[in-house]
Amino acid sequence: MPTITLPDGKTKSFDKPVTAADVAASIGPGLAKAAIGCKVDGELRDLSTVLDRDCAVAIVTAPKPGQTASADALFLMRHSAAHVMAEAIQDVIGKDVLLAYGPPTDTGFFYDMFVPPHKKISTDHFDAINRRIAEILKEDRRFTRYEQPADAGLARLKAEGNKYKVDNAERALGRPSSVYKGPKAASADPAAPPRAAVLSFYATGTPGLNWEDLCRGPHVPSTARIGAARVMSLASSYWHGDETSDRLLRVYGTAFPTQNELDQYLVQLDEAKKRDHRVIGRHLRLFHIDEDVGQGLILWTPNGAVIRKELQTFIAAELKKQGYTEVFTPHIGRLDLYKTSGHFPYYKDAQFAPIVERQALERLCAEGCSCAEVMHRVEGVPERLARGINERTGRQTITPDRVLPDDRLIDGFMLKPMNCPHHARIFASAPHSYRDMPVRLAEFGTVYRWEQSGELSGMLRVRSFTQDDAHLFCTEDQLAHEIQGCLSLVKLIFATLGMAEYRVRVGLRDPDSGKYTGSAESWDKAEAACVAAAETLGVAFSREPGEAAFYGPKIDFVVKDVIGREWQLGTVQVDYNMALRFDLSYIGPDNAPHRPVVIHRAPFGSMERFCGFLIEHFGGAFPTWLAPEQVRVLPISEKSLAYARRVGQVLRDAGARATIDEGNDRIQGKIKEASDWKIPYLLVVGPRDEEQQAVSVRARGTEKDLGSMPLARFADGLRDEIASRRATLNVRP
RNA sequence: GCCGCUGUAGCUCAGUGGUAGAGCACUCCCUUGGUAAGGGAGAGGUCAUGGGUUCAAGUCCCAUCAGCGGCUCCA
Repeated sequence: MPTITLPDGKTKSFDKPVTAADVAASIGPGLAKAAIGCKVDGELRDLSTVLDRDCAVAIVTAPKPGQTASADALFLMRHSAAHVMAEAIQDVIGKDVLLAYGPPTDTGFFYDMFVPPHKKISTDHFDAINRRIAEILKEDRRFTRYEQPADAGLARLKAEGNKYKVDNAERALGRPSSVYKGPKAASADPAAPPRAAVLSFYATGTPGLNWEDLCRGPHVPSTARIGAARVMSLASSYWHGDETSDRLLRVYGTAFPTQNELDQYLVQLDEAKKRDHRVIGRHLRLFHIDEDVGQGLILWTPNGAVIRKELQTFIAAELKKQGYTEVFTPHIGRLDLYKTSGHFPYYKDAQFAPIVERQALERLCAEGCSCAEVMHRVEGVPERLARGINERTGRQTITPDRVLPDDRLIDGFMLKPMNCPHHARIFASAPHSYRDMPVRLAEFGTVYRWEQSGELSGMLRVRSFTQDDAHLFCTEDQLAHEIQGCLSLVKLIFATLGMAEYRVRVGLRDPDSGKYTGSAESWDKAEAACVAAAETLGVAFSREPGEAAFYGPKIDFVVKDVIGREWQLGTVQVDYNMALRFDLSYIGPDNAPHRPVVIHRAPFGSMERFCGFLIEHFGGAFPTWLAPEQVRVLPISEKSLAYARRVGQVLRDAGARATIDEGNDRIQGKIKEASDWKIPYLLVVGPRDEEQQAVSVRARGTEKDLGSMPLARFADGLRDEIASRRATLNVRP
């Protein structure tokens, strides 16, 4: 006699067990028709789920035309589409393709599979696979769930000879894997999700007759309810993500409620491709990566340098208003510095190798020192440092085998992976009173990190980048206010650049872990300050327990660009560790030393990454204040060249970046050429304009010319638009 | 770092083991023009690098380097 509670709070009672489909039908035929699944007490389930006791039920529906699908509906469709794609692949390639694991993702789904060595899946098969997928959808076969007892089910899977499915089943049952013995086997086990007592299978149609797969579900009722699906791309992956284990082929696909939405998604992908900052960056000559200079090293060419410089000028003016002071520091520092800060040797794999002094190396060579010994002496930590840190924190922060007598260590330098050690030493270089706190040190500091070669990507993942960095040394009482200041900076940047949509992630400590530096009270205060600051932004924010750094909570900004992609950009982090490690202090009103709290913040993140993002966000069509070339003068013919030059000079005098097309193309050709460069304003000048001391204006993005206006008025308008950093082109006749 | 794919003119790309190609860009000439490509000529190459197979390699094989996609990673 189940009583069902619906999302609106109403209840329905039934005199016998019913399926979720029955519940939907009892509410109305429209709902029954649209239903593709359900949520029982918050858990996503099949529509055919039998409800035999009291529970809360929400029906998951396919979206109505024009509506966007709910996350739950997409999950069901894509999870189901993964089965359909797998069936299609086995039909096209062969049944000896062994399926491993096929979950939905944010944008679709994938299925990892083992392809026997003599077979191959390539993009050449995509047409055939997509045709087969379409057929299966059209056949509208029911997803039929049935269960088998654990041992019978396992025996069956073993008989089928697919160890990957056996592994999945054993995991579902909470049993140790009999087939996967790699290093990731143990870690697949934490906090244990609820264990199943039986194994469930889904047939796409009739069990025994049609294709089936071990799967915990849930699925849409039948294949036609998926709407539209297709295979997208191929990639490789590893079983359990373990590179020493079997290599699998990951086949990506996606599914949408309608073909139209799928097509739109493909258009969006295409649009994203056109915005690729690597393509636009080359086309507009914004930056260059040179094989001879090195992987992951950005050369800012003149056009890109303009954008970067404008951004820096913009932010520098704000920093001045907020009371920051600017500092400059070198690109390297002594190894000891990074042993103090903790960056070395613990993160040595993510850094360029140390720069060891030639004399030290020669001396060791003369002694016949082995390579291993040299490395040990470079990486080791001096006794005094190990002692000092332990005294302060009361905790073992350096593994004992790193600790060596001072005279055995080799000195050297490291390319800096972060700016904070240098800034900490600047803070420590002078005494501080509570009266001059906070101390805000800002630097566009270039740092170097050894990213794995496969990770490098244009300007977005590089080995050398310049942070718009600053460290705010403040008292605990000042922390909340300083965080607010950082956020207002980020807000200003986003507003100026027209990034209207963003959200905030507040990384908090994991309450169950003791790995954090700093007292519980300090953390409580800092976390509260971060949350309070995030709240004042008036945008969506999420608390993310466990996402804090070990040294303090943080606020990350996630921005949506104009085509809806999310980018993690700026960050604000509270740090209790640095002042400890560097033994920083200020003198309080009680005439005793106190530890400052440090805030690291980089509103852009890095200049490289931010510019890469901006290129894609604007598709290369920068607002006037950022555009490398703001206005180009196009003389109708050589007869107007002298006037064009005068126009150019007037504009440059007004502070604009103006050029003149002195080529002998016709005006049509000059316009075409200039539009390729996405220049905000084009000024056509001919005898008619010269006579009036005027210019004929064309703004980027408008089909036709806007008419003519006096040169002086255009120059004023342009100057104003640049100075106000307007996001749109507004100078009009 | 791992797996797969790719590497030919500044850019985008053709190229069947037998003489290195096109379009755009560039230079020059003609054209002197009113809003998204006028016409012509010229110049431009270590076919990523290094080996190998072959009478002969841009093409086939191996290695290295780099790029792309993904995996793993991202203090």
